[in-house]
Amino acid sequence: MPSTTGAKTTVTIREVASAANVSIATVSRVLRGHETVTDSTREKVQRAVEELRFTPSRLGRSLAERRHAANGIVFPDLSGPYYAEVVLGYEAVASDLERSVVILSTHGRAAPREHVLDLAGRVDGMVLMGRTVPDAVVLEVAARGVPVVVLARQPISVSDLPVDHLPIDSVNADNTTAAAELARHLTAGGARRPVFVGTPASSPDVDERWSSLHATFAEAGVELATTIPADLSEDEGRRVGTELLSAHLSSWRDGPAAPAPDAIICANDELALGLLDVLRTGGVRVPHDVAITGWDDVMAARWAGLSTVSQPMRDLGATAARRLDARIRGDNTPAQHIRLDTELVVRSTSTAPKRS
Amino acid sequence: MPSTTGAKTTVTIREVASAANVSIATVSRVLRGHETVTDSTREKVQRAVEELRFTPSRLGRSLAERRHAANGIVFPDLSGPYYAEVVLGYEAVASDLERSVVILSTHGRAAPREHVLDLAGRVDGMVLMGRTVPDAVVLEVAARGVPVVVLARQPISVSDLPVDHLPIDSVNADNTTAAAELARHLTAGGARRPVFVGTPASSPDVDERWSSLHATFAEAGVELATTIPADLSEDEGRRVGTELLSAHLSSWRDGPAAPAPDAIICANDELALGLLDVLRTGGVRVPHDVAITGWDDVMAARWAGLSTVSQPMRDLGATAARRLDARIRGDNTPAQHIRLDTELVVRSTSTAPKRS
DNA sequence: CCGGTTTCTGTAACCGGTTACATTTGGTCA
DNA sequence: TGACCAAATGTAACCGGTTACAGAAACCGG
Repeated sequence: MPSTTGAKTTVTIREVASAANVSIATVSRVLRGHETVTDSTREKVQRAVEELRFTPSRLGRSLAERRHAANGIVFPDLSGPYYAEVVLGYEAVASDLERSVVILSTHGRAAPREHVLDLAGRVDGMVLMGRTVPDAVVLEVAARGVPVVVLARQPISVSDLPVDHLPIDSVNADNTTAAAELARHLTAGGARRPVFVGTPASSPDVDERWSSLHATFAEAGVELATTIPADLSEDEGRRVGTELLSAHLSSWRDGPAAPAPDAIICANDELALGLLDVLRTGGVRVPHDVAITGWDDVMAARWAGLSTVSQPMRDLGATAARRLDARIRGDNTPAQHIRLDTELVVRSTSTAPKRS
Repeated sequence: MPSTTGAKTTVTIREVASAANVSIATVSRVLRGHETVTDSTREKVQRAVEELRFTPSRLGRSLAERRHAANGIVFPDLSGPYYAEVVLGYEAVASDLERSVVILSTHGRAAPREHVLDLAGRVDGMVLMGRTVPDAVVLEVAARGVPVVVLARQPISVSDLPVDHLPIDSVNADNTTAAAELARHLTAGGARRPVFVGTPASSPDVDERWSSLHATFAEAGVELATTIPADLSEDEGRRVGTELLSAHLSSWRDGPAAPAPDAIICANDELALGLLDVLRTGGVRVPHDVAITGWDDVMAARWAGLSTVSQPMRDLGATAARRLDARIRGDNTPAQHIRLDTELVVRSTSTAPKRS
């Protein structure tokens, strides 16, 4: 019976081998369930493994097998439900496929090249989200032979790829369709002077939303003229709300003295919620005076009655994980660009047609 | 000038060595900035490294150095802000310390022993959250010589530790103080028939909250008699809400026909929010008829006006990461058990003293 | 110009596994 | 019983780095 005190020494396959009086090759075979091993030998080895509480070193194994059995993912943040859900969906699938997940958060900024490359050295493939990694680095990783899937950003354009390059898949939520739907919903509600809050350049998703809104409003003869830059946080929403309030309050309160926005489309929910709070507190009637919308459909949006767009967040992660797995297994077909459906969720911050 | 086409072959240190016409030892020295190397040699090597776009293999390096430069963390879930923030705080610190983070989510259930041990083989130390890992497995990991810090669960009791064992630190939010404060707040508001919603056995945190509430109510001569088991989700809140509604609606509506609860303390915010929604929709006046409280202070709680308790989530992760780093560096002092402060946040679901 | 240092570089033995190939063992059949 | 073949096991060469130690080169003063 083995002693219970924590042995400090790490046992290796050689010690097991000599304890069982066989060669290391045989131990390895037993461990992998490999080839044919005599029952009696197998038992000897298994007994030794148990007594020594042996667990093979992952490093040794990975080095020999030339695979990590791990996937990487780079994302900007984990606050807010969006990225958390994506990562969770990714982890769930990866875990089912017997792969560990190594994460790298860039905490808002772009990931340092060395960190991304270090990650690349620890995994069999990785997912890169949004603007966390510049195209040049994406290509560099792929050039090292590490499969890459990009998520929530535009695909790597084929012309950028060297000929003998690994295909780089992309997975995205369909911002375009939902944004168009949103624009039509708002014009139908009477919006003529919409405003966008958010920084299109900051994220590919935001960029797509803006473009599609702009185009769809234009079709209805409405111009999405103003874009107010803002980060994707509640505080930023408050800031913008305060500015709008001081600029347009009299107009909203006392009728159209000056042309005030009649719809404020925010790049995400946090932004919209902060803004909504400030405007309502300031006496603005939403949606009567102005409609407000967000994006993502976070839990708080339900409580605030915020109109928004819901995305299949977990599915985004899961789909990326599956695509990546295919590439790791050697799938060499042309790059796929997958779009997942989103859904417009109309609640009380945008319903009523206004100022008929 | 190097060709731009993605070379399929992995370059190794030996190839760099022969390209630079030196030995692999010298290449290694240059790479690590180690010992003394002549300037001219260093340059030769660096040129070769650049031309071959060489990056040392992390596996090879880790195997030789006998360190992974990675930390693990096991958590139940990532939906809801709680764990996400904890993980984020953990990642931020680990990243500053030049360590990657390998995650393992148990998706609500307990982690399979093999998964935890596999993780243990990939990292220099790991954090285990809540009930994700049974004590026996925690000890097994520690016995392998992998430093462990437990988070959001009671410490491993010293008597369970073999003598020559690594110390196991713990980091927790102070559930006890906040729960006591909450109980006093509610009794001051007039609560005499409080009910707890949640399953104490499901998580150490919930257990602590329940115990402290129970004890503090008792001091005021109030008995926390009823505990309604429920998972920590909004849906569960709805379910429980519906049950309570059908059991007590007439009492709440038409006066104290039968003894209905006058305070419902939920184990977390999601639960409380679901419950709150159902009760309010059902015509129950909160807090007039009944007070409702949650725990965690998620964003939606602000919008719902939910009274709750806020925790230093990011700090929990960060603190655990620092403690773990100390252990990895060889700190061998007795186990520390760190408690971080929490704060009672009183909003509109519990303010008014009721039924004077 | 030589022996003794000092400084740089190379050789080779690790780290802990996997696996191709060689070798041994044991069984079958003539 | 011996020849032959298949099955079981062992040997050793990897995987890609680090580093102790030894050897070579350069420098120094006498």
